[in-house]
Amino acid sequence: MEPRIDAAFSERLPAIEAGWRKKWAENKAFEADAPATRPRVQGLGSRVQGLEQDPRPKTQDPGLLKPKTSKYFITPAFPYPNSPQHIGHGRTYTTTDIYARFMRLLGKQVLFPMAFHVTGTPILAMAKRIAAKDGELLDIFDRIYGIPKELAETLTDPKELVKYFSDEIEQGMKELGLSVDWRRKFYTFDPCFNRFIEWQFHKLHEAGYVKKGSHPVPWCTACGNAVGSHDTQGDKDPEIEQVTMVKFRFRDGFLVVATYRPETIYGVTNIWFNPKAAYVRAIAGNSRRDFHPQVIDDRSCRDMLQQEHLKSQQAIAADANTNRETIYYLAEEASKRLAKQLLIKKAGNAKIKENDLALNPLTNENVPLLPAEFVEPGIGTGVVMSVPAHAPYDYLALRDLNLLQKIPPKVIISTPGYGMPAKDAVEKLGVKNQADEKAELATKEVYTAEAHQGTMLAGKYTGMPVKIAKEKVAADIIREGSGVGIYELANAPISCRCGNQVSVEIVRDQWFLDYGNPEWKALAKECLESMTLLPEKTRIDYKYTIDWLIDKACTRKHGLGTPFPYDKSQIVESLSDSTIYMAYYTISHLLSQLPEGMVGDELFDYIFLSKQKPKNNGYGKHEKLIEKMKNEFEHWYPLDSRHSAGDLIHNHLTFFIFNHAAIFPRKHWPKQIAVNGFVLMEGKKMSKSLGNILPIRKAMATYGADVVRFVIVSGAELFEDADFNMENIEGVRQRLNFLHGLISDKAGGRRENVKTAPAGAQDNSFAGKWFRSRYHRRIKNACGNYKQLAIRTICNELFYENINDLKIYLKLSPNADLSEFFELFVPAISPIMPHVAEEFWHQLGKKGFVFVAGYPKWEEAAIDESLEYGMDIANALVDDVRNILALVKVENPKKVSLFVADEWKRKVYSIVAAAKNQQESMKQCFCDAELKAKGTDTVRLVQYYLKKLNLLTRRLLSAKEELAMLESLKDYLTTEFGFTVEIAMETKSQNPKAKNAMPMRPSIFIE
RNA sequence: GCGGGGGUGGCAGAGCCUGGCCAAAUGCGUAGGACUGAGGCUCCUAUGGUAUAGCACCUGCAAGGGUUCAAAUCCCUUCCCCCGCACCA
Repeated sequence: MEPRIDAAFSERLPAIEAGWRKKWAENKAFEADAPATRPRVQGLGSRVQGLEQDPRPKTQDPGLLKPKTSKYFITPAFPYPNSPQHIGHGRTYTTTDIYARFMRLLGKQVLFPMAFHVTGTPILAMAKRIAAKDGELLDIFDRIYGIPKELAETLTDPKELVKYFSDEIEQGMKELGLSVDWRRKFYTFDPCFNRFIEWQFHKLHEAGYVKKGSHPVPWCTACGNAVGSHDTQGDKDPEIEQVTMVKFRFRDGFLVVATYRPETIYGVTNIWFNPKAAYVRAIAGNSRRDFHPQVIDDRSCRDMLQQEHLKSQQAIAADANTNRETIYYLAEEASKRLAKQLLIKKAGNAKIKENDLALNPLTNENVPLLPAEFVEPGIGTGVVMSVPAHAPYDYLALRDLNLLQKIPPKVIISTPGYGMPAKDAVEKLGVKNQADEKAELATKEVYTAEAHQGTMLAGKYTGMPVKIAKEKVAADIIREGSGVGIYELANAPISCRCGNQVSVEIVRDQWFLDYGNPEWKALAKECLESMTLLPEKTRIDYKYTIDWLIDKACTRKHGLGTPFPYDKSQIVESLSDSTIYMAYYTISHLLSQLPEGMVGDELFDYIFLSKQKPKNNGYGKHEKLIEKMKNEFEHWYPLDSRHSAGDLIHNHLTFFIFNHAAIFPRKHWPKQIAVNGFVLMEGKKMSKSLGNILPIRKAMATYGADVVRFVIVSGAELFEDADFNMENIEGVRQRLNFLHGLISDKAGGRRENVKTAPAGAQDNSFAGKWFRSRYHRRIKNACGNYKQLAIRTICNELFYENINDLKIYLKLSPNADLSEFFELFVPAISPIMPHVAEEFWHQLGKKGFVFVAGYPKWEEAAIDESLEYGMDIANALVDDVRNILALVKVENPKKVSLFVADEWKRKVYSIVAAAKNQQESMKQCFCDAELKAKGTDTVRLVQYYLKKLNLLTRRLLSAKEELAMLESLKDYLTTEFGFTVEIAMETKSQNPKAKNAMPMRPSIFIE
């Protein structure tokens, strides 16, 4: 009686899927064009003619199924083709495809295009590594992706590389069943796309959002190159941080002191230098002039700096006019490292002597220079300010020199629990001298305490928490010219692959997108406000990012891509050339028909912004085509949904918002962004070093696309990480086999399960109605969940739970007619498992593709909660009976009697449920004559329910209703128990067990 | 440091917004049983503890405290873990 399992189905799946993909391709199923004429026409633009109306009567439709517009434009982030894709990449694309296919089911005309992003350096770098026959790389290709060495070695030309991998990825996407309109494919190094990016930057420039400046980069002086983490020994990511450099007036110039604690400058008593180090007098250009305003910026005090920004810019501009030279005194070693940042032109030896004086710019005090060997000439500037009250090392150094009397420490920060923090900590820990290891501990303790709890006792910001004052003092010092900000490597030392130490260099001809522009920010926020976000909880991340962004370097010296229009020696950086390309999709397949010379600003202005028609003499000749393009754009834009992995919120997706807001009118702003999490491999992050990368094509060839699709999206809710593991794979395959066994006429003559019964020939048994209620409800829920992309929920309910119910149902009714179930189930699951759905649909004898069959129409009337409630009661009874049978050895049980609780108990139930306390419950019960007459019985029941108030949230049935429900369950229960079931009111029975009956919990007697 | 997300049974992972049949879904694992030539399939049962003609009690959702008739769920404090912080796709 068990349903036959068709074990072969999951084995055959890859082949079956290929067949359906071929049919889709032959029918150009996913090619979508704008209707020829405006205004927009309703209906399917797809060329598929398969949509047939559901013959069943229209049922209630609470708005879920009604699309508001007829078109739907959806794009995922395009791939970067420098290696084949793995199952992790598949998640974003599958999610996008699910949404696209769901929208098709809702009757929308869907455009889902795809292109390749080749901008940037990694492809170039990879081609180089291949040319150099990098064994590690070739090994990864071979071992993980199965690309033979001989083939890989030929990919030394970047274009060849792009071609190879993009073909590979495209093939994989096709195999995944993505419903993409491939005619619109392009590459970001295509000349027409370059024109488009130029146009974009012209628009941004016109709006005043493009500017030139400088910015710090990790740098190797030996190589003369910027250094990324992959260029360092041990792949260390060089972190740059800003340090305040304070200028103490000294001789004919300044002694410069680098500090992380600018607020302590009020407590400086002296300055340390290393008597063994060489010092220089350096002549420098006016460094402030050349620094980009970002230099004075610090993310942790952004709000304040928003306002300071303009002032400082003016100050810098004013200063620039004077073009003074500055003289700095610092350690020779430091001067070399900072030469570029400080614009040092030349440097000569300088002798620094003990007790020389330097002027503190904030306190206007002269402080003496003192020797200390702990000062490292290579760190900072090789000169250190001494704050003995707050820095244990300074305190110890003074103590070691026996100068504490002569130079008393100045306490300028008040910290709870400390008097003079450095002294207290040193004494508490018993630190002997500078060389003592415990000095480090003391330092940490003091710094932490002061940073978190300290309050300023001196200077302009007296009374302010150190945390805030620190930033303000730093900003003041720089703005007033008493110091400069310099960049240092936070995690130094880092070695370049060449062996040289990495330092920081300021790149000066750098172009920026001014995401800090308040107007632009406001537009971006407005755009964000107008969008739906999936999941909605990501909104805070976008908001934060929009606030946080300042300048984005948008040019790069090397790499593939579009030459930057205002400096053709550079290219547009890769995140900046992929912000509005969705608009380009609308016309990408038509552009090649135009002469190249016509593709430019005029054309794009007309198509995208409805400015005047191009005057270019070619226009007349190509009018029709250009109008067609404009029509395409206006039909498809705005973008209805943008999909990506969640890690792009902080850059790409926010840039996407900014750029759309800057360039397009409000009616063309994007409407939605959806982001998903990653895919883990057997619980671990996929990585080349772990070697646990599963290429998606390999996975699909083994398990079939739909199994892979299902597993990578069902494992976790949208934004969470999903796990790809064998158990899930096997579970899905087995269930597909089970379903196929039921649906297939080749699986052992069980055709009767899906015989095409006339609508309405329903199983009216309790189990039949229950099952029907369950799946109708699930189809309905899934519709709402698809909209929210709650895919895990959909998979659980629609697939796993439906199948569980189906099994229960078949146990009770082995020859049931399942045709209605499958007619609803198959289209509903089709967005997730499109191939399987087509196959099942076909086997159900349906004509046309399931993907245009429309979202299945559930019947509200079929959804009946009381059936599910009844099932709960029934299951509780079954459990109880089993319990009893297990405990008591009734020999050959023949009959079970169920007694339904009397009406008075229900009265008590209602009273207690409403009153929720003893006094009130009792009062009300004794107002009732019947309950009063029951006396102690009533009291006992009230007490019972008061203890179990949580039970009273169940829906209360009347005795009559409960009796009727049990009657309807009788067949079901009989089948479950395997012996006779009798049902009676407790009042009608003499059985001593009868009076134990409680509402919704009949008492049981087995004999 | 700043920002975000988390800590649930042997494991994975729901539930938390909107407190109440929540000793906590589902899957896996484990144990026993059925079916079978056999099973890595499928099905049934058990899986915090105690008790037991059932529907009961105790302990429990990082730790501690609070609100409430009622807390995994709400509030406060503490501890711990993960991710991002850019010019890089």
